[in-house]
Amino acid sequence: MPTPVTEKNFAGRNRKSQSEFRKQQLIEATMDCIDKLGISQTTLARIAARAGLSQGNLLFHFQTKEALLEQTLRFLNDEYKSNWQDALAAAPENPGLQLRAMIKASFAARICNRKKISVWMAFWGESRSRPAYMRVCGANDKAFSDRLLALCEAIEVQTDARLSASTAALSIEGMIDGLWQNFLIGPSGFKRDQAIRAVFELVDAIYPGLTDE
Amino acid sequence: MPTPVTEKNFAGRNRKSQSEFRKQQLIEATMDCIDKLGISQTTLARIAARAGLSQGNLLFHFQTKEALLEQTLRFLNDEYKSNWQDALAAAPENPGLQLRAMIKASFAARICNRKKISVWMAFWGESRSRPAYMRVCGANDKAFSDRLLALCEAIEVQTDARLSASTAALSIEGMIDGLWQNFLIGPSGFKRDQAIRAVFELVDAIYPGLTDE
DNA sequence: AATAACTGACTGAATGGTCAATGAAAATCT
DNA sequence: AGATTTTCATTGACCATTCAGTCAGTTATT
Repeated sequence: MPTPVTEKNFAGRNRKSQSEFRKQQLIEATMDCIDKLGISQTTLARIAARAGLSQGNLLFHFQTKEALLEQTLRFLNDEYKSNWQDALAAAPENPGLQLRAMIKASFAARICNRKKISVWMAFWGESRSRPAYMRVCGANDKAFSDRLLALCEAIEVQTDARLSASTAALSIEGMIDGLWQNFLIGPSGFKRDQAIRAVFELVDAIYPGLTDE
Repeated sequence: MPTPVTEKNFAGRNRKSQSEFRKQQLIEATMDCIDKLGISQTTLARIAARAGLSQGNLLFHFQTKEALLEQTLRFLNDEYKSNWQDALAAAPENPGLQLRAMIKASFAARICNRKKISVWMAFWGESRSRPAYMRVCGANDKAFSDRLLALCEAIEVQTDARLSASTAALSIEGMIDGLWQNFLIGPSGFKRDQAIRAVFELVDAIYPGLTDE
């Protein structure tokens, strides 16, 4: 369903914010296409059609197709990053609670839904052969992993742990990713709160005394 | 590096096995292309060039590009499936040892290496928009999960568990997948035996009495 | 008046797929 | 066993379509 370009969209907008609006609109259309057609079938013509704009206009806002795809990935990335970082900033200064905050944030509806995961995985699938993608994806993923590991290490010195921090972090992150994939299959899979509870269960098993503090 | 087509390749081959040889050769070339270029840049011309055959010949053995990609995925799938199923069949009738056998098999060099994982992820990335891929990938993945879950349930009744069988299975499988992704990054990441040991650590934490039996 | 936003027609290259022609192996027939 | 016909494997030229990107010209904003 193409977003109709009505005059309303531009009410009270100057040219700068109008340009931003268009870019966002095109990024949204790109995600729709990737979700429904896959990256290999996502063409400029189709993206433009879905956005309700001409292909020429698309290339006015993004100089090349690659640039558009890269910006789309960057948008996804920023959204993902700010999501867990904000959650972490809002959590109290307690590693156990912060760990839980990160896990909970991972399943926020804004980032953890079928469409977004679908697009995310499409980029991952292409990242090996596109260094630019790899850099964006990889850096983000690493920041998340590092933070998770740091929290596990902090928890380890406070309470007794049944797993080394590195293994704990790997298993928690792996379980999150696995559950994410589950959302791809459809509504028959996990629900968000179910998923969170399941990962919490793992955390409790690794750090038995954590909840009682 | 295209596989040169020398007469030697066909020494002692009849037409049927020659055809099989060609198909395998083309599937191999397809995986090379997907690994190095990504699915979206993988074209018939490039696959044929890498195999050292004409594009016409490629389409003689596989009627369409889609058919070739599907067969490539099917090959990967069969290899993966037989790998863990054979390992399971060779293991003794003990759920704990069988679980370990499955984990160990997951990291076998034949299936767990940078190229194969790269191709595998490329297909996953496209699977949402291609029901045919999804069916192949999904069915395989489900068989593996189901078996893992069944083993966890069997272990649960034998020894005490710190996690429900379903959560245990999810965390183990997730950790395996997460470590797989690690191999994509390159030689700086995990080594195979390191990865196996890490997952075993998780198993020991979930089922503390398992090793002593 | 100047500049930004936008359109639609256009282009050259690339892509998936077809086809007639050719050489080689297999089956069939003397 | 040798000759002949049929089938298979293979090529390279060819085709229609699609693709990303260009451009001259139009409309709206500043």
